[in-house]
Amino acid sequence: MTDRADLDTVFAALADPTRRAILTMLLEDDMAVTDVAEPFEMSLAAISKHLTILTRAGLIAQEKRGRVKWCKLQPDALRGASVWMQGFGQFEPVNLDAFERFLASELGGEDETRE
Amino acid sequence: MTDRADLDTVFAALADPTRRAILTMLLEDDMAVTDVAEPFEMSLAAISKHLTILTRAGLIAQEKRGRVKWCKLQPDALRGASVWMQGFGQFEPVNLDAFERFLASELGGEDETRE
DNA sequence: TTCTTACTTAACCGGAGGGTTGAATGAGGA
DNA sequence: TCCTCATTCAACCCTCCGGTTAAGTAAGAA
Repeated sequence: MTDRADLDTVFAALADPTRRAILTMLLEDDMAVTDVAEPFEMSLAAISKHLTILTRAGLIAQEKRGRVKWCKLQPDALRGASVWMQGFGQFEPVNLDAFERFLASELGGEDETRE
Repeated sequence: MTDRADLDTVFAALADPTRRAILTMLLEDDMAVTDVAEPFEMSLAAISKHLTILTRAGLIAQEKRGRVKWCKLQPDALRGASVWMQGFGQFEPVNLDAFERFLASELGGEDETRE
């Protein structure tokens, strides 16, 4: 499932504010590399490296269509890390079951876009 | 509450397997620095550095009693990071206001909201 | 006081991380 | 074909990270 190396790479990927911002942007929609880079004050090459790190962590997937490479979120990759964190159950974590039910009600009730 | 720098330091702290192992050990009980170091094949100074990093991330607290410094878990520090991650459990655009309310209800009450 | 225990600090090392610029690749468009 | 756009690669820079050893500090024991 989720071994140590996975957790290393996922947590390391999340430890950078630029990469977290990229993930947040991708929550809205899939994006091309150039569009991902646009709001940042940094070179395209730097963004490309960040995207490579996110891809290696499994947090996003990149698919090339034509000459454009599309980036899309792979939120399942967060699950292993999340579960690890919830293992510190001495606090009351965000309850995954409740979260699932929340999502189900949200997705089922008002925005049935999930196929 | 949880700003970017916090998430940086928390995720970075979690990205090292030694530090995650230390946190796991501290789940069982509070420990002195020397005892934390005992199972690891590395110098006490290295462990001391790891503990400093965990402390700065807020993940543990260190209290000196006599000449012994006790380390104890501060699992609340994981909450901010956990909440951030839960935001990515969703594939499809979900009502963000409802998501906020969900988080508020989950985190707000001491009692579990899951029935 | 002196010795020992429990840590931390300092100096150092190799390697990885985040950034740069500039060249290279690869796919359309004219 | 030639040009442009989208993206990566390569080389380099500097800083931080994870480890080392050795010296320093602080507190209890003798």
